[in-house]
Amino acid sequence: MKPISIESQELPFGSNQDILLEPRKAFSEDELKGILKKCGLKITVQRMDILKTLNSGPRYHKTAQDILDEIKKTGSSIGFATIYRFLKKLTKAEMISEISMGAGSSCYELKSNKPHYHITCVKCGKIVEFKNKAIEDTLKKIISERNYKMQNQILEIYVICDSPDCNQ
Amino acid sequence: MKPISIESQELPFGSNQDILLEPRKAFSEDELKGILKKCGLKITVQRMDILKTLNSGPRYHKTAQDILDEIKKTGSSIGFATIYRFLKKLTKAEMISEISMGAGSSCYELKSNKPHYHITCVKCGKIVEFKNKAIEDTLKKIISERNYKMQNQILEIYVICDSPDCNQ
DNA sequence: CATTTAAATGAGAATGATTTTTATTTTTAT
DNA sequence: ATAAAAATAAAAATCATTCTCATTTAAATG
Repeated sequence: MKPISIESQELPFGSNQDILLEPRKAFSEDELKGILKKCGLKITVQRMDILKTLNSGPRYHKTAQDILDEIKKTGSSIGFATIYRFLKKLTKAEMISEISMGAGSSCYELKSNKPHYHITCVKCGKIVEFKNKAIEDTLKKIISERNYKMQNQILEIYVICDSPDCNQ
Repeated sequence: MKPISIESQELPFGSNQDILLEPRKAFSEDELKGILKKCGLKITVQRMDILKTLNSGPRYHKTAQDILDEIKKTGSSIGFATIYRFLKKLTKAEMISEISMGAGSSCYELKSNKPHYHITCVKCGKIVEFKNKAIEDTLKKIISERNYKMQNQILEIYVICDSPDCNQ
């Protein structure tokens, strides 16, 4: 089952404790170059292609294969080695986050400035992103109390969404 | 880096909001057989070996390789196919949970009756389990408000623990 | 602008985890 | 005990990811 990421604002959300994320604002070409500069990496066609792919919707969670397919579709060519190598560097530099689901391929997502969480339907694969200040604060507190240094937080809620178009 | 699960009570924990899990009480042989019955699966030597392995500490998060090694060490023999096949059935039946970290192997953990969360050190691989009622309630609320059906919740906090024995 | 050099790329081989296949064995119901 | 269905083991196959190495490119320097 392939993950499908849906836009936040497509669905109403009830609580005032948890808010859905704003639709993403895409980074400009210069901002993407800035990411490379900040990581001390050379600006290459392939890296820009990868960043542009990660920077474009409607799905923002992409596998290495997704990235390769999208780039090939534009007529450019690129190899897996380049994609994986670069994704690894971006992950190490904390510019993207890696979400690994079971035995399948990992998904990668360009980090927005704020942490957020995912609700994934195990039946149809839809992913809804949300943000919750209370949880965020609780986690921060738990970690700082122990003098740990937070590196990443992954909160995945798996549900059956049973929406009209939820099947397979 | 190999994940190392440590016992909850080995470390002090500050907050009264979040509590470390009690040391696990192991299931009896009959209870393990009950798991197989409930899943409609035949009772075999190999499956009991796998369940016993998942049921024994001090680490409770084990890869397929861990399970194979532990079983071989007792003198019994078993193959990977059997382990993976059975782990898959157990996962589908929601008797165990699968935790996948990046490109490496997934870890499997016999489900206790209550949900809990993990703090993993990205440097040394130590895993601390904890439980937090506030987060749990918040998640329940978020899900029920949308009329979703909760299937599983995974909360992984990745940290650098910098304990004296934290290295590599 | 031309040159140099370190870094990046691509193709394919290698690795590692997981799944499938198939012939054989075991469990469990009769 | 026996038959039918299910489970197993070993090896092959598959899939994701990483590595190797020969070639190309970006960008720093003259």
